[in-house]
Amino acid sequence: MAASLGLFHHETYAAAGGAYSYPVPDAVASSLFMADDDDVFVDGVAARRSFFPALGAVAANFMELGPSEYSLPPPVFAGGNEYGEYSSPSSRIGFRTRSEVEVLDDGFKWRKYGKKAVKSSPNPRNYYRCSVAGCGVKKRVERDRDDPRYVVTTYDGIHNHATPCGAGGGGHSYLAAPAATAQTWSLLAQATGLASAPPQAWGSQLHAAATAAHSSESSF
DNA sequence: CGAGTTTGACCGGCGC
DNA sequence: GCGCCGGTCAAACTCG
Repeated sequence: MAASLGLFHHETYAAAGGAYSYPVPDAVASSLFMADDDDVFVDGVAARRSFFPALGAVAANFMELGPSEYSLPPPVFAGGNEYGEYSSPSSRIGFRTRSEVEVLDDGFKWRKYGKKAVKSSPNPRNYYRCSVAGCGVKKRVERDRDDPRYVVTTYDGIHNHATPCGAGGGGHSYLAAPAATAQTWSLLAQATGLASAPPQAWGSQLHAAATAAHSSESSF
Protein backbone atom coordinates (compact mmCIF):
# COMPACT_ATOMS: atom_id res chain seq x y z
CA MET A 1 0.00 0.00 0.00
CA ALA A 2 2.25 2.72 1.20
CA ALA A 3 4.93 1.42 -1.09
CA SER A 4 2.82 2.45 -4.05
CA LEU A 5 3.20 6.01 -2.94
CA GLY A 6 6.93 5.91 -3.20
CA LEU A 7 7.01 7.52 -6.63
CA PHE A 8 6.32 11.16 -7.08
CA HIS A 9 6.25 13.73 -9.77
CA HIS A 10 5.83 17.44 -9.40
CA GLU A 11 2.95 19.48 -10.65
CA THR A 12 3.14 23.23 -10.68
CA TYR A 13 0.17 25.53 -10.52
CA ALA A 14 -0.13 29.26 -10.77
CA ALA A 15 -1.93 30.97 -7.98
CA ALA A 16 -2.04 34.33 -6.30
CA GLY A 17 1.43 35.57 -5.55
CA GLY A 18 3.27 32.97 -7.55
CA ALA A 19 3.28 29.35 -8.43
CA TYR A 20 3.02 26.29 -6.28
CA SER A 21 4.79 23.09 -6.94
CA TYR A 22 3.48 19.95 -5.38
CA PRO A 23 5.14 16.60 -5.28
CA VAL A 24 2.26 14.35 -6.28
CA PRO A 25 2.32 10.62 -5.70
CA ASP A 26 1.93 8.88 -9.04
CA ALA A 27 -0.56 6.52 -7.52
CA VAL A 28 -2.76 9.45 -6.71
CA ALA A 29 -2.00 11.54 -9.73
CA SER A 30 -3.55 8.92 -11.94
CA SER A 31 -6.92 9.81 -10.54
CA LEU A 32 -6.22 13.47 -10.03
CA PHE A 33 -8.50 14.87 -12.65
CA MET A 34 -10.80 12.01 -13.46
CA ALA A 35 -13.82 14.03 -12.54
CA ASP A 36 -14.33 17.55 -13.67
CA ASP A 37 -17.69 18.62 -12.39
CA ASP A 38 -16.91 18.94 -8.74
CA ASP A 39 -15.48 21.87 -6.90
CA VAL A 40 -13.43 22.32 -3.83
CA PHE A 41 -14.01 25.42 -1.85
CA VAL A 42 -12.07 27.08 0.87
CA ASP A 43 -13.50 29.60 3.22
CA GLY A 44 -16.65 29.48 1.19
CA VAL A 45 -14.88 30.41 -2.01
CA ALA A 46 -15.18 27.93 -4.79
CA ALA A 47 -11.83 26.82 -6.11
CA ARG A 48 -11.25 24.84 -9.22
CA ARG A 49 -9.45 21.65 -8.40
CA SER A 50 -6.77 22.64 -10.85
CA PHE A 51 -5.72 25.25 -8.36
CA PHE A 52 -5.31 22.79 -5.62
CA PRO A 53 -4.24 19.41 -6.85
CA ALA A 54 -4.15 17.78 -3.49
CA LEU A 55 -7.77 18.46 -2.85
CA GLY A 56 -8.47 17.63 -6.43
CA ALA A 57 -7.05 14.23 -5.79
CA VAL A 58 -9.32 13.84 -2.86
CA ALA A 59 -12.35 14.88 -4.82
CA ALA A 60 -11.46 12.64 -7.71
CA ASN A 61 -11.10 9.72 -5.41
CA PHE A 62 -14.45 10.51 -3.99
CA MET A 63 -16.05 10.46 -7.35
CA GLU A 64 -14.81 6.98 -7.93
CA LEU A 65 -16.29 5.49 -4.82
CA GLY A 66 -19.60 3.88 -4.35
CA PRO A 67 -22.40 5.55 -2.48
CA SER A 68 -21.91 3.58 0.68
CA GLU A 69 -18.18 3.32 0.87
CA TYR A 70 -16.18 6.43 0.55
CA SER A 71 -14.10 8.53 2.78
CA LEU A 72 -12.54 11.91 2.88
CA PRO A 73 -9.11 12.72 4.15
CA PRO A 74 -9.11 15.50 6.66
CA PRO A 75 -8.35 18.77 4.93
CA VAL A 76 -6.12 19.93 7.72
CA PHE A 77 -4.60 18.14 10.60
CA ALA A 78 -1.74 18.72 12.92
CA GLY A 79 0.63 16.09 14.06
CA GLY A 80 0.81 17.41 17.54
CA ASN A 81 0.17 20.24 19.88
CA GLU A 82 3.14 22.11 18.54
CA TYR A 83 0.74 23.44 15.92
CA GLY A 84 -1.56 24.87 18.46
CA GLU A 85 -0.43 28.34 17.55
CA TYR A 86 -1.80 27.91 14.05
CA SER A 87 -3.39 31.16 13.08
CA SER A 88 -4.27 31.34 9.44
CA PRO A 89 -7.00 33.80 8.45
CA SER A 90 -9.34 30.91 8.88
CA SER A 91 -8.95 27.19 9.40
CA ARG A 92 -12.31 26.48 7.86
CA ILE A 93 -12.23 24.33 4.80
CA GLY A 94 -15.11 22.83 2.92
CA PHE A 95 -15.61 20.10 0.38
CA ARG A 96 -18.48 19.72 -2.02
CA THR A 97 -18.73 16.08 -2.86
CA ARG A 98 -21.12 13.98 -4.84
CA SER A 99 -22.41 11.26 -2.58
CA GLU A 100 -25.64 9.55 -1.70
CA VAL A 101 -24.85 9.48 1.98
CA GLU A 102 -23.97 12.44 4.11
CA VAL A 103 -21.72 11.19 6.85
CA LEU A 104 -18.22 11.30 5.46
CA ASP A 105 -15.75 9.01 7.12
CA ASP A 106 -12.55 11.03 7.20
CA GLY A 107 -10.75 8.86 9.68
CA PHE A 108 -11.69 10.87 12.71
CA LYS A 109 -14.39 10.02 15.15
CA TRP A 110 -17.22 12.53 15.21
CA ARG A 111 -20.03 13.05 17.63
CA LYS A 112 -23.16 14.71 16.39
CA TYR A 113 -24.31 17.55 18.60
CA GLY A 114 -26.89 19.35 16.61
CA LYS A 115 -29.14 19.50 13.60
CA LYS A 116 -30.65 22.64 12.25
CA ALA A 117 -32.83 23.68 9.38
CA VAL A 118 -31.10 26.69 7.88
CA LYS A 119 -32.81 29.32 5.82
CA SER A 120 -30.18 29.30 3.11
CA SER A 121 -30.96 25.70 2.25
CA PRO A 122 -34.02 23.47 2.17
CA ASN A 123 -31.91 20.70 3.62
CA PRO A 124 -31.05 20.43 7.31
CA ARG A 125 -27.50 21.06 8.46
CA ASN A 126 -25.87 18.59 10.82
CA TYR A 127 -23.23 19.58 13.32
CA TYR A 128 -20.44 17.27 14.42
CA ARG A 129 -17.60 17.66 16.88
CA CYS A 130 -14.44 15.58 17.11
CA SER A 131 -15.04 13.15 19.93
CA VAL A 132 -11.40 13.09 21.00
CA ALA A 133 -11.02 14.85 24.33
CA GLY A 134 -9.34 18.20 23.99
CA CYS A 135 -9.87 18.42 20.25
CA GLY A 136 -12.35 21.11 19.39
CA VAL A 137 -12.60 20.50 15.68
CA LYS A 138 -16.09 20.75 14.29
CA LYS A 139 -17.65 19.99 10.99
CA ARG A 140 -20.95 20.83 9.37
CA VAL A 141 -22.60 18.58 6.86
CA GLU A 142 -25.45 19.52 4.60
CA ARG A 143 -26.81 18.73 1.18
CA ASP A 144 -26.13 21.19 -1.55
CA ARG A 145 -29.16 23.41 -1.90
CA ASP A 146 -28.81 23.51 -5.67
CA ASP A 147 -28.01 19.88 -6.25
CA PRO A 148 -29.01 17.40 -3.54
CA ARG A 149 -26.69 14.84 -5.08
CA TYR A 150 -23.84 16.78 -3.51
CA VAL A 151 -22.88 16.91 0.12
CA VAL A 152 -21.19 19.99 1.48
CA THR A 153 -18.86 19.23 4.37
CA THR A 154 -17.19 22.11 6.18
CA TYR A 155 -14.39 21.51 8.64
CA ASP A 156 -13.78 24.12 11.28
CA GLY A 157 -10.52 23.90 13.16
CA ILE A 158 -7.49 21.70 13.23
CA HIS A 159 -7.09 18.36 14.91
CA ASN A 160 -4.41 18.37 17.56
CA HIS A 161 -4.00 14.63 17.34
CA ALA A 162 -3.43 11.92 14.79
CA THR A 163 -6.28 10.08 13.16
CA PRO A 164 -7.61 7.41 15.50
CA CYS A 165 -7.10 4.81 12.81
CA GLY A 166 -8.63 1.52 13.72
CA ALA A 167 -10.04 2.93 16.91
CA GLY A 168 -13.70 3.04 16.15
CA GLY A 169 -13.06 4.56 12.79
CA GLY A 170 -15.48 2.24 11.14
CA GLY A 171 -12.91 0.51 9.02
CA HIS A 172 -13.35 2.62 5.96
CA SER A 173 -10.32 3.45 3.95
CA TYR A 174 -9.06 6.95 3.45
CA LEU A 175 -8.72 6.85 -0.28
CA ALA A 176 -10.29 4.93 -3.07
CA ALA A 177 -6.94 3.39 -3.84
CA PRO A 178 -6.76 -0.28 -2.95
CA ALA A 179 -5.72 -1.07 0.57
CA ALA A 180 -5.50 2.57 1.45
CA THR A 181 -5.17 3.21 5.15
CA ALA A 182 -4.76 6.05 7.52
CA GLN A 183 -1.07 5.78 6.88
CA THR A 184 -1.79 6.18 3.19
CA TRP A 185 -3.50 9.46 3.75
CA SER A 186 -0.75 10.51 6.04
CA LEU A 187 1.74 9.76 3.31
CA LEU A 188 -0.41 11.49 0.74
CA ALA A 189 -0.63 14.53 2.92
CA GLN A 190 3.09 14.56 3.35
CA ALA A 191 3.66 13.90 -0.33
CA THR A 192 1.47 16.76 -1.39
CA GLY A 193 3.23 19.06 1.00
CA LEU A 194 0.15 19.69 3.07
CA ALA A 195 1.50 18.08 6.17
CA SER A 196 5.20 17.87 5.57
CA ALA A 197 5.07 21.62 5.48
CA PRO A 198 3.79 23.23 8.66
CA PRO A 199 0.01 23.29 8.80
CA GLN A 200 0.33 27.05 8.82
CA ALA A 201 1.72 26.86 5.32
CA TRP A 202 -1.00 24.45 4.33
CA GLY A 203 -3.65 26.81 5.47
CA SER A 204 -2.16 29.76 3.66
CA GLN A 205 -1.78 27.69 0.53
CA LEU A 206 -5.41 26.76 0.71
CA HIS A 207 -6.39 30.32 1.28
CA ALA A 208 -4.21 31.57 -1.52
CA ALA A 209 -5.56 28.96 -3.85
CA ALA A 210 -9.10 29.87 -3.02
CA THR A 211 -8.40 33.54 -3.41
CA ALA A 212 -6.72 32.98 -6.73
CA ALA A 213 -9.59 30.88 -7.98
CA HIS A 214 -12.05 33.47 -6.90
CA SER A 215 -10.23 36.42 -8.40
CA SER A 216 -9.67 34.74 -11.71
CA GLU A 217 -12.93 32.90 -11.92
CA SER A 218 -13.95 34.51 -15.17
CA SER A 219 -10.90 33.15 -16.90
CA PHE A 220 -12.12 29.62 -16.42
C1' DC B 1 -24.90 0.25 30.82
C1' DG B 2 -22.21 3.28 28.12
C1' DA B 3 -21.82 5.70 23.87
C1' DG B 4 -23.97 8.09 20.43
C1' DT B 5 -28.24 10.45 18.46
C1' DT B 6 -32.31 13.26 18.53
C1' DT B 7 -34.58 17.42 19.19
C1' DG B 8 -36.49 21.40 21.44
C1' DA B 9 -34.69 25.16 24.10
C1' DC B 10 -31.48 28.54 24.61
C1' DC B 11 -27.97 32.02 23.38
C1' DG B 12 -25.37 35.48 20.86
C1' DG B 13 -24.59 38.08 16.66
C1' DC B 14 -26.45 40.90 13.29
C1' DG B 15 -29.55 43.73 10.56
C1' DC B 16 -33.44 46.69 10.59
C1' DG C 1 -34.83 47.43 21.07
C1' DC C 2 -36.55 43.71 18.57
C1' DG C 3 -36.77 39.83 15.76
C1' DC C 4 -34.41 36.61 12.85
C1' DC C 5 -31.09 33.19 12.27
C1' DG C 6 -27.20 30.13 12.90
C1' DG C 7 -24.90 27.57 16.31
C1' DT C 8 -24.78 25.08 20.73
C1' DC C 9 -26.57 22.83 24.85
C1' DA C 10 -28.52 19.19 27.29
C1' DA C 11 -32.11 15.97 28.62
C1' DA C 12 -34.39 12.18 26.75
C1' DC C 13 -34.02 8.52 23.91
C1' DT C 14 -31.97 4.63 21.11
C1' DC C 15 -28.83 1.13 20.14
C1' DG C 16 -25.27 -2.30 20.61
